[in-house]
Amino acid sequence: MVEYTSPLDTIFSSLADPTRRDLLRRLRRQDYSVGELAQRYDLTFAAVSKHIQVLERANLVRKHKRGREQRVELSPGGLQQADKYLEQYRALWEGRLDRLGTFLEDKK
Amino acid sequence: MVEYTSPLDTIFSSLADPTRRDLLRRLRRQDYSVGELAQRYDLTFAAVSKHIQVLERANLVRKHKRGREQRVELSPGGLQQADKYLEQYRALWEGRLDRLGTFLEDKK
DNA sequence: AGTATATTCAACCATATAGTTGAATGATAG
DNA sequence: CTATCATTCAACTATATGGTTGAATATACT
Repeated sequence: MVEYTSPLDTIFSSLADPTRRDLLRRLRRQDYSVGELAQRYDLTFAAVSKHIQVLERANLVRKHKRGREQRVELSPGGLQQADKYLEQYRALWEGRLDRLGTFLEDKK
Repeated sequence: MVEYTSPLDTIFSSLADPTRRDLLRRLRRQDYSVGELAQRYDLTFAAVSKHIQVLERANLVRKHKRGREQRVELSPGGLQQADKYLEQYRALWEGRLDRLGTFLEDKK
């Protein structure tokens, strides 16, 4: 068992949490500070801050300082990698749908 | 903290494990029995069996009995759901970097 | 300077999960 | 019927993770 952790481990485990997916959803519309985001959840500030750190490690968000706050914004990197991973399988189920399509076609 | 676990929780946490991703990779080519898969890893039979159960719960694979073995095959359901989730974000990195949030449907 | 605000860090607790071993179930072959 | 093969179940251990609280750091306000 190797010690190495793949980027996909980090990305997918980040996406596996509903709070973190909700954070991403909000960030699609606009940037927020950590505090603005934290207000929206029934969690402590520290808990939300940790969720954001997890998203950051997965390259799903980026932070940059603005005064005393940290602005959080979406970072497409992680999502792109996840998408690229799924792409390997996309043909597979589209293939099945195609086959179903042709099957229906043949019955006509 | 809500008790409900979304399908996406299950799907993404399944995909977060490298052994499970490797199982899926093998299954892209062909079906295998649980035992055939287990042979390929430096893990106990039971451990691999449990990984497959996790994949099954996430609708990433299906099993069906054949004689005394269980044949395992890919099931596109889970992967499709993951793909549909990522689709909401695809526009963000595919050139349209303007804020188009208003008409994105809000999906957790 | 001194106080308030924003965020992180550290220590800790509870629960979930990956792994093990050994027993139990189920199907096939003699 | 019994022995064997394929798989799962149960109990347990170790580690990772989500959550908390309280202290620490950094910037802003007056």
